[in-house]
This record gives sequence, structure tokens and C-alpha cells, in this order.
Amino acid sequence: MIRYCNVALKVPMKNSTFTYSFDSDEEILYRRVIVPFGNRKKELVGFVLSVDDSIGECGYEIKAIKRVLDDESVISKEQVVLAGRMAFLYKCSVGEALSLMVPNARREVESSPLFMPSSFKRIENLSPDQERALSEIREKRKDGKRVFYIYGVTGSGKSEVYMRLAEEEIEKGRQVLFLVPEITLSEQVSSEVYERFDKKVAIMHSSLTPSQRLKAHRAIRNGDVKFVIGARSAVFAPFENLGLIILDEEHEQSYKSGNSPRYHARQIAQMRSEYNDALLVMGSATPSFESFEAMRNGRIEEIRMRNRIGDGAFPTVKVVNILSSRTLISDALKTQMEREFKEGKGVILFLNRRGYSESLHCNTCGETFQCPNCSVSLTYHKRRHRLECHICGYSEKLPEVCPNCSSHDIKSVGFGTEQIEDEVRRLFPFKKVCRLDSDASGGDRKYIAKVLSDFKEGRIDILLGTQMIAKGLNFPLVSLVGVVNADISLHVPSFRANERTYELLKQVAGRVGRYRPDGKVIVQTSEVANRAIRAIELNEDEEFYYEELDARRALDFPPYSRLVDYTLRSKVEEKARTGAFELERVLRALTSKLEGVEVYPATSCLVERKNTYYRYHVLISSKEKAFSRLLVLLDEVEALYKVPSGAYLEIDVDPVDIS
DNA sequence: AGCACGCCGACT
DNA sequence: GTCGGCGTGCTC
Repeated sequence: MIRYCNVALKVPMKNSTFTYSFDSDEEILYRRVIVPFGNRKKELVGFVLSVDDSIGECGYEIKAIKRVLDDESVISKEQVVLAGRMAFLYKCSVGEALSLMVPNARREVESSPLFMPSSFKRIENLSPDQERALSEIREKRKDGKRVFYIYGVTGSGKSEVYMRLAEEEIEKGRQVLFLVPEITLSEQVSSEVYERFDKKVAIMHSSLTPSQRLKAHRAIRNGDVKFVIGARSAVFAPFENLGLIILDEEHEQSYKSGNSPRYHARQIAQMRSEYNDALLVMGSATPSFESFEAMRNGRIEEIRMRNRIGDGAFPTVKVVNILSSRTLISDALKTQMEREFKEGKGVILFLNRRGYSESLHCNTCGETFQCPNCSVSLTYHKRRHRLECHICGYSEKLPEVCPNCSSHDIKSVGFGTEQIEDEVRRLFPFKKVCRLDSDASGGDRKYIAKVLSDFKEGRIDILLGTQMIAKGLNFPLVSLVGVVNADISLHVPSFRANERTYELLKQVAGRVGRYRPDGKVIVQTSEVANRAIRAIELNEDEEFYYEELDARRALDFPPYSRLVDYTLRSKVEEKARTGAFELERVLRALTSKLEGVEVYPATSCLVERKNTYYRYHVLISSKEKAFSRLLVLLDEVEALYKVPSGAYLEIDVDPVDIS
């Protein structure tokens, strides 16, 4: 019998579902099929979303499904609902959203600093904070609350709270999803997880092979797996009976996807929690402003954990003004390092910039060495004798002379970890120094693990690194962390600069003092009066949030507004620019009657040219109450605005950063 | 996003 | 005269 199917295709059109006929009695709902499409050479893979015996009058020819790919359904009702909600929120097609949820699709790259949950071993004696957190969540859950946030300092023992909740859910026969910023589980930690959950565990590595991935999906879907741990994309795992989602390190940017559809794992987790009536427990020592505000107005239940387990104490923070300093390492930092060495202890130095110097300039003609593909200067990497673009990866041999005027008089401006390494070796010639950043490690997990264990065991005196050493790692013996320059994150032109700086410093400070009372943090900065710096110095966390929130409210920025960012790119600058102005006009007209929505003038992006593309963007800000009506209106953009040929339009709803 | 159709410039 | 540039429009 001939039946008619709605098939969702992975095409970037508003309506991505098309009707195809299918001449067989085979059950094909929620399976993938191969269909012809337009005049394309290769046929497309689509998802069958519904099957009907008849179809109404239509003005087009209905083509037949060529082949059925699966012998069972590969998506669930929940995932179809989720894809629909994603299409509406992120302005992608249903087919694009669904493609994220099946294992075979080319896997997206998830990148973020190292993350190592300390341990998943069961702790028998809970701290008072842990006991209270658990009973509060249980109580309020009974009262119908579903979304919780464990706002707890580093070392307060959030992990064990998560694990207890997970055990309880699994006991009830439900499944648990544990989201982390990045999976870098050591052998030891993963075997702890397997042991704790009776091997009914799936660890969603970014480096799983397609067949391992498929196997994991099957096991999750048929319930063999009870506990899934994974990064961003694991939020789409095909649970049949989801009872709990844990979102650890909620503030982490890596939860937001960098490519279309630009979903946020936190938002997806919210949707799935709602659909399944599953408990959602987020946690961090430095909540995002969105979540802080949500706790404040009661949309999320706040669970505080203010105390460190055992003898852990908060490090004392000393801020050193380097505004007029000529040295990279201040006397204060140097002196304290010497003291640490006298006690036989190691020191961590943190700097948020790779390479030797930020850029090179010719003193004769004034030329700055720029990337040929991007509008940024090239970073000098001394060890490799190369200039590199940190945006597109372009790299060239260090020129002997200025390519513009052949002068030898070239100076470097700004410093990175390589230069600090040289300086530290000069200051402490007899100490063992090791630099750990993505250049030094080359992403080699083994090498990283070796360096970290060498440092922990005292074979390295000074560990110098970027973000890579700032997060999640734990160094029990270290009592001094030096932040070489906190200005770098402060000076990025973003409304989140303070938030990012605060978060980073707090995380860095969390590396010391977890198990000791004498931790010290020295922060070198030229902005000693900055709110984020002051908050770290004085340990005034909530004050910082309140002050920064006031500033956000005054400017109508998140969390007091929602943002939608359209970016138009083209290799021809004129097309990108005029195209963006036209888009601005269309958006303005479209939203003119909508109260609480503002369209900002089109401007070039912060990095105007990226990977040979010129980029312009149009930003829309919306009050929460107008946001869903805005989303409805934005569905019209495709029809009202035609993208110039050779130009590409991308949309980012709730961007974490506007660039 | 593809892919073909279609209408104007310099080549065997 | 044709090859081919990429602007335009459609895809069940």
C-alpha cells in the first residue's frame, strides 16, 4: 500500500520537511531514509517524522523514498519534539537539529581546557554541607521543584552530591546524564565510574569511533546503560527513561556550540528535564550571570555550599599593581616564589596567552606583521621560529627582515607564555621550569599527564601555563599561584570581560588551598580598581555579582535581555557591508511594532576579516517578555531578506559573546 | 546547501 | 560563433 511520509532533511531552509511516498508495509516511522531531492546528484538522508495513508491536494509531484536506512527507529518522540523546539529557538531546520542526535553524523569538535573530576569514589562520611545539600534537594523535589543549582566553592564536595543523587535515580530505575565541559578522564577515574555504577556506564569521548558511538547509543536507548558522562553533544543522548541531568561547571563556555545550530547544552538540558520531568542539577563555584539571576528570582533553586571539606581554606589574594612596572615578574611575586622554594614547594604561574610576543612591529616603517587571511596581527612563536595566526592557524617562517622595507629593526610587543618562561628561567636559573600550553603539549594527553605528575611529585618547580592548567586540576601540595597578567582577559572588548576575568581568577585561585590553610594567590594587573579584580582580592563574590548585574541592567544586556546576533560574511567586503545594512533595515521593519525589542546598527565584527571573509553583524536585543514573539517574527527573515550571492548569513541566538 | 538555468564577456 | 562567469530560484 502506498503511504505518504513527512521527511525532515538536513537542509538549511525554514521548512525542511517534505512529503515522499513509500510503497511498502514496512514500519518506517522515526527511521532514516534516502530520498531524491531537487536536481541534486547525490540523494539525501532524511528522518521520517510521520506516515499517512492519504495526502491532501498538493501542487507538486511527490517523489518516492529510495531506500530505508535503518531496521529500527533511530530517534525518539522526545528527540523530535526537541528538534522542533530547537528549530524555533535557534532558527535552524528540524533536519539540522535531528542530525545532531544520531551517532553517524560527522562528529562535532568539542574543545575546552582540561577537565578532571577529582574522583568518583564513594565517600562514606558526608560533610554537613553535603548532607544539607542532599536533603534540601530531596525535600524541594517532593514539593515539585525540578531545577537546582549547587553554588559551591571549589573543594566543597559537589561531586559526591551529584553521585548520591545519581545513585538514587538509578535505584528508581531511571537513567542519569552527567555533563562536563570536556572529557579528560584518567584511567583511574573512569574505572571508578564503572565500578560505582556497576559497569552500566557510557563515557562519550570526543574521540569515540563511529561504531563505538553507535554501540553506546544502542545501550543507552535499550536501558543497558544507566549513567552517561559526556561533553556538550552528550546532551542529545537517546535516553528512554531519563531521571536526572547533572550539568557540572555550568558557567563553562564550551557548553555553547560554535557552529550551527548554535545550541547551548544548558538550554537543551532544561528542555529535556521539563519533557521527562527529570531532575536538573547544575553546579559551579562561579555561576553564569544568567543562572545567578535565575537563582535570585527563584526560577532555579539555589543550594549553597560555602565550606571546603577537611582542612581546606581559601587562599589569601594579593593584588600587585604593574601599571608602571617594567618587569614581567614583580618583586612581590619573585620574593614569594623564593619563599615557596625555600620550603621545597612548587609554584604555578598562569598566563592567558600563548606564544612569545603578541605581535611584531618594524621600527623603521611602522609595519605590523598581519595575518594574510584575518585582520589580526600574527603571534611570534620563538621556539618554532614562526609567526602564527591564532584565528585561522596560518603560519609562516619568521622573516629575517621587514617584508615591507627590509629593515632589521624589528621589535616585539606584548608577551606570552614563552617569554615568561625565558624570564622565569633567567630569574631562577637553578629551578626546573615547565611550560604547559597547547603549543608545548601538542594536545598530547600522555605528555600532559606526565608533566602534571612530575609537578605534583616535585620534579618540576615552576609550572607555567595557560587555561590548560587553570581548570579542574588539583595540586594538593602547591600553596602559591601567580597570575602573571590579569589584564589580558579584562581588555577583550566584550560586555562579559569582567565576568570572564572574575571566573578565570576564581578558578585559578581554586587550584590552591583545597587541602591546606596557607594558600596564596598573587595577581599582577594594571587595573587594581577593576570590579572583578577587587572581588577576587577581597573575596566579595556576591557583591561582584550584584554590582555587575546592575551594570548589565543599565545597559540592557543579558541576563536582562536576550540577544540575537546575525553575522553576514563574504569574501567581497562590499557585499558583507551593504548586505548587513539591508538586513538591518529588514529586521528594523519586521520588529518595529514589537515593544521591548531593539535592532542595533549593523557594524563590522570585532575581527573584521576572518579566514579571508569580511564580516558584519546586526545585533538584536529583546526583553524576555517580547522574546518569543521576536522568535516568531524572525521566521520571516528568510522570506524577506535575500542573502547576496557569495555571502553567507549565520544566526546566533543567545550568543555567549558577540564578536 | 547544492544544482541547473540563464544571460553577458573573451577564446578555439 | 561557443565556453564560462556567477546572479537567481527551487527543492516534496
